[in-house]
Amino acid sequence: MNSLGKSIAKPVQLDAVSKAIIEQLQTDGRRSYAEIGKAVGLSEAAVRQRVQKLTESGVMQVVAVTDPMQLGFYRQAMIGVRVSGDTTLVAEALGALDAVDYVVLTAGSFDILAEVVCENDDDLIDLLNKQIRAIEGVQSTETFVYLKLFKQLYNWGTR
Amino acid sequence: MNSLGKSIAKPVQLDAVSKAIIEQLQTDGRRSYAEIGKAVGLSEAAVRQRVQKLTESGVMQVVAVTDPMQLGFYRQAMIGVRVSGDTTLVAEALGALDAVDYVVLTAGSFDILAEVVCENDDDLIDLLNKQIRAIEGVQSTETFVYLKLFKQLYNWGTR
DNA sequence: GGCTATTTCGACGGATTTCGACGGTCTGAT
DNA sequence: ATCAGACCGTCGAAATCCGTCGAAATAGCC
Repeated sequence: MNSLGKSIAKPVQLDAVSKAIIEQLQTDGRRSYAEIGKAVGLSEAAVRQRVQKLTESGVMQVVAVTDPMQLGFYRQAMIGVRVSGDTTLVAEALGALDAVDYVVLTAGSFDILAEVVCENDDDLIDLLNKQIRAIEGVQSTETFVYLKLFKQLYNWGTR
Repeated sequence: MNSLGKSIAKPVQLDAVSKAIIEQLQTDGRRSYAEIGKAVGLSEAAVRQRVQKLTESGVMQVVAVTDPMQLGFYRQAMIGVRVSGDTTLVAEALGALDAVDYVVLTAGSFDILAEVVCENDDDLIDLLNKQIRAIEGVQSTETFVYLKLFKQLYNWGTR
């Protein structure tokens, strides 16, 4: 019910069972309701009902995630951006770029952090010079090329 | 076949059909094989076979992702870390922390970038002072508190 | 070219899952 | 006490999943 990118923070409190359900789906998003029910001690229908509520409320979603490295995108980087003027406009312009998969406004020595995915170094250079630095209001950028990804979790909130 | 965290980059080339399948599952990870088959012009069994290969090879995985904000984690931040000595050891120590969901070695003015998820500012302060800065080899840190998340995609590689 | 091994696909059938509906229990408010 | 809502288990029909099969396409290899 909340529009994309704008989520009214509600203090949704999950009980242990819902957390267990989420954990099951974090292990395998295609696991059947019956199997989850066995694992968490609930009937199939009850699990189904809870999953539906969790997804409808935006607490959880089941999606496919892909590994950039295995798909020929050998160069990832985080771009720190300093902005003059409205940071929101720049963030929107960054978000409109295909190569950008993550944009966040921050407080600190950068106004925006953006993660980018490129096929190689040449693409990264073009992206920086011809697309990112061409955005109105971008004052300076700093690039942090990824050397090795150590940890990447999607299981916030169930620990 | 590849051990966790270590993936030999193979030039796996996806055809248009596999990309279409991935797109379907990125929209809804619980969509049925039959429905996907109808959308991409393949039989149910063929879709199932391809999905299995995609997941087994590590190209794709179907998982549940949760929204930290909706679960009471109101403070997220990116931590830039400067390290003296072996950056790998520090990265492993960071990855062992529960509040850390993302760790990457980088080239640039930071050696490591780590994303953290906290319930509030007090937790963030404790995390920084008592856990992160206590790690052997951590020379200095810089914190970029998240103000607003603009874009977050999981669909690398299908564009 | 000619041959074989492998891959990919559609079809089939039985086991399983999904889905909606129904009724029961519990809790809190009136 | 009574009602409403939340939550759960059971049930049956429809749909899906899953293993297996043979055919067609593809990729090597001599």
